[in-house]
Amino acid sequence: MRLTNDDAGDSRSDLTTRARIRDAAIAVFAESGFTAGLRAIAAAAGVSPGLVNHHFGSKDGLRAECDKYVLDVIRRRKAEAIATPGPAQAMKDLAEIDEYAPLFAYIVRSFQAGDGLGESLFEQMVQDAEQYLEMGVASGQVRPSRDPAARARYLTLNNVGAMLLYMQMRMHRDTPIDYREAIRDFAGDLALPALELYSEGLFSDSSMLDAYLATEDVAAQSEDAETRQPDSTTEEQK
Amino acid sequence: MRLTNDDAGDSRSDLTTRARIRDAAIAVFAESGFTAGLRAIAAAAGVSPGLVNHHFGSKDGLRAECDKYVLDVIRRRKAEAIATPGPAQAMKDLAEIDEYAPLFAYIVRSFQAGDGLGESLFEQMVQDAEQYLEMGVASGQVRPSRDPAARARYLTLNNVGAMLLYMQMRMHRDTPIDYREAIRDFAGDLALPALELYSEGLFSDSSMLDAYLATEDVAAQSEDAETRQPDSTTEEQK
DNA sequence: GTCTATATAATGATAGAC
DNA sequence: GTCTATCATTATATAGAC
Repeated sequence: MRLTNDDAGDSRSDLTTRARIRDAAIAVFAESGFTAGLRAIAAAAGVSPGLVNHHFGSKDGLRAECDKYVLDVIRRRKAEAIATPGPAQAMKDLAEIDEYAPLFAYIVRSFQAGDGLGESLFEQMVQDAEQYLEMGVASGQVRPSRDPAARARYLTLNNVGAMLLYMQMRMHRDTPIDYREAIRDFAGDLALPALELYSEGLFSDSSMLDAYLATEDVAAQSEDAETRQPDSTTEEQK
Repeated sequence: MRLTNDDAGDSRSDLTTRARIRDAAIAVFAESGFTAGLRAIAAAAGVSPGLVNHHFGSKDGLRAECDKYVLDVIRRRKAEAIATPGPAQAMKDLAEIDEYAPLFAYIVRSFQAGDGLGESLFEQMVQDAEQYLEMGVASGQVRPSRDPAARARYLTLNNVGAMLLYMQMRMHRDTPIDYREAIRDFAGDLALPALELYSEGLFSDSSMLDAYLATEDVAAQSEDAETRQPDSTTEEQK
């Protein structure tokens, strides 16, 4: 037998015990959080507790391999559906597929724990959002922004943050949580106000924005005056 | 950062040992999360570990009293600044005041843990947002919504969720986190895209919203047609 | 009220038999 | 490779001395 799975993340040929433990760990971590013990994971995988550490060295080693695997699956799946619309849409789609439901739950837990995986995914989503928004601007569907990068980050932060908070409160309400149902409810409850905000805004006029832009211009000018020569070219927008 | 003030020259009437332990627990929970042990709390309070449980019975009892106290402070402070603008603004203001900074951190931890306190505060914020938005609509500053309650919940979910995610990622980046600085950066980074979205929306036209409203109308009509036949009228909810 | 000392349980990690 | 058995640590909670 060859099967040199020294390195992590081989998602095919998943019959090996090592992969079974990893999948079980993802499922247990997803359901019970990262405070779950090695014994629970071993029981879910149908192996002895000692075997877990024999394969992964430690609990952190197991965590690292789970993170690596999940990130790898996400990246591969995103490559498949490159045309998925909107920020955080890939994660939503993910939860709709039974096979990937534990991965979605694992990602939610990972965001809550605040470790590396969540932030890697977040930065990836920000990049995707910026690219997608740029396409929307080019096609005329999306208004241009004075700072496209900041807008992409802001929208991603809002969408991901809102979904995480929604899932978290729902998780607290009824455990175990059905993520597919929760995602559907999330989209259903928030579709109208989200479309209202995106289509019409919230404020009746742009006085707040104008005031902010005015103060920003003043600040920029005074900063300009300190560091450079007084250049008279005022960059006024719109 | 420390809420634990040694009773040397403290003029507050609150300096009973029980209150000192409670304040120390809030500070330790805020900094280290709710996995912090009773020993760490006892050390921060300057008492023995046994005394903690002597006063509060158990760790859960201590948690409950901390939650109760924090919620009480928030309610009292909100009563002071009833005119605070915008959703989640009360929490932001809170972090700007040195005295209340540990409370803000505790609340962030509480949201992350997903226990009762976070949700109590959230529902409170939703109500505040709805009321505040209603005032804005009445004064003409805010556009009316087709579903004001859903909009208030959506905006609160976005604002709180975004702030929590921001704090969490920042907390992971540099510990211990300076919440006042983090709040300022949060507001500074996101002010422009937020004002853009609130003032101008994101989409160039309302075709997405119109399409949604059309399907909703169709769904409502067909649902209407179904419930209009009263052969078994046991269910009468919408 | 407050402390020291301890009981009990669960954790991660390890050693050795097969 | 896989298991059983165990170590060492840490957690909460409790009992008893002062």
